[in-house]
Amino acid sequence: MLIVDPTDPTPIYAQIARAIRAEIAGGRLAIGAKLPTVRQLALTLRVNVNTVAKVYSQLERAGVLSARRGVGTFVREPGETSSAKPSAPERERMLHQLTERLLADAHAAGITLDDIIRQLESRRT
Amino acid sequence: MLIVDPTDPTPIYAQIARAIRAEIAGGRLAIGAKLPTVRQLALTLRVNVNTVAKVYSQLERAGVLSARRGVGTFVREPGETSSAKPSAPERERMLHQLTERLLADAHAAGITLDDIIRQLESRRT
Amino acid sequence: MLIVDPTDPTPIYAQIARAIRAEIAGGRLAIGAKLPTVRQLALTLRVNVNTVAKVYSQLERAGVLSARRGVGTFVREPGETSSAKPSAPERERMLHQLTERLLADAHAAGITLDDIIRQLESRRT
Amino acid sequence: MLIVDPTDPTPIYAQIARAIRAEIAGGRLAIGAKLPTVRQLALTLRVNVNTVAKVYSQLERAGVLSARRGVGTFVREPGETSSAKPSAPERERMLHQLTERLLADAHAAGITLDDIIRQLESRRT
DNA sequence: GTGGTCTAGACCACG
DNA sequence: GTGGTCTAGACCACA
Repeated sequence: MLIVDPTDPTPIYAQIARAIRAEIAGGRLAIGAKLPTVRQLALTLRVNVNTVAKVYSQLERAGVLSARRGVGTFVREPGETSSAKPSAPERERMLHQLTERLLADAHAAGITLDDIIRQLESRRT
Repeated sequence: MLIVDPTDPTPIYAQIARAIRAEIAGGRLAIGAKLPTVRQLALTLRVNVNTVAKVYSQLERAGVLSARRGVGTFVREPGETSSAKPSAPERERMLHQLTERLLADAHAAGITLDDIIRQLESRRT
Repeated sequence: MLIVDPTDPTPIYAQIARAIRAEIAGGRLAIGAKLPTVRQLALTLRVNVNTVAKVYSQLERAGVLSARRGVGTFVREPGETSSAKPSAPERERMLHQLTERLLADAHAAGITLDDIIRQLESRRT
Repeated sequence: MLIVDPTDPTPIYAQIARAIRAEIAGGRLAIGAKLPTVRQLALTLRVNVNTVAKVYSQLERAGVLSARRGVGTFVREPGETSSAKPSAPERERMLHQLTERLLADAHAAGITLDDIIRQLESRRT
């Protein structure tokens, strides 16, 4: 499920972080779910342990994950941290901007809105 | 129109290249249209001149742009040199990458999958 | 001015981050000021380059610093980032808690309130 | 009273040890007073039993506590075993460390040096 | 065994 | 030259 694309200029650690956030947003990683261990994920992705550790640590700092030494890393429930979500109008603006960018890039690649919606639906749960 | 997000871990040159390709595919930059000079664009984006120059020469090598000495840089017509449409697996890869980025950024902004799908549905027309 | 205390159980990178924040809070590092380069500071502190890089990168993510490739790292002005400072009553609560902890630890070490205030004054500017 | 901050990069065992020393120095734990059992404290702090056990045995080795088999752990009277008061340079080091931590944490919370000094002045009595 | 820190050293992106 | 990423491998904190 988590994959790294070597042709993507995005740094590996950012790709992994992005993928994890996407899994959470899609509901495939539920709140409280245990992530693979640092070593395990590094092995799976054929990536250095430190790289994965960096991702986990950044996501923890961002309030997305919660790491417990000797136990594992888990998906944190939002609100547990005081990360002050943006306001509703702010979110609306962001949403609009994100879809704008998405549609522009999709169109450039010959991808249709239907393709996207189908893909998003399939990522649910 | 073109914007660069310095907080995005994607390298700046990649962001610019992607944005230009999207502008062209979206028709906002027509075939034959003149692009801003390297210096001009660098100034607008508050980015180093070399960075923009690199993007232009890269896109020229890819057959997307055509630079004419002392005149300027222009959008080349697709066909001969530029590989026609992306292949199906290529499009699949892009689709995956785009939705992943979308979901991740949305998650970071506190936006849910449902919000996104609702927004996209409303754009279907 | 920046020093690392090997007898402190706090990790080195946290000590450095703490020291930088303290310098900023005390006004010795003004907004917009340039910090030593990663390599330079590493040399000064006799610490690995990556350790310093980690600190800078974390503080950048926290909105405290702003790194510009090929240029250097600078103190960012607060508010440039949307890091949503805690509310006034929340800050009041924090302030009270911080001084409580401070006085407890100080008393345990035989340090008086006057010592502390003198030290703080001397850190100003 | 005793609290552990999991977001503090300081190792948990160090946080606990420091807190206990502060309780004693502050008189909230009198000489001869019985400390909670290892299990009890671990439960309260939501920390592993081994971690607390390590702290107790470390403080016992330092002459701060005295464990009596089957009875409990107690605050030892200072003097013979425990090194009397910290030396001047030791206090200087502590003072520096405490103010550094204070300034850094305050900065992170958006509290200024002036706020702190005002608060401390008001406690002078 | 699980996450965290640190070092050493290579190579890349950017100016 | 300046910051950023990645690897490899050692050792520590905690369960």
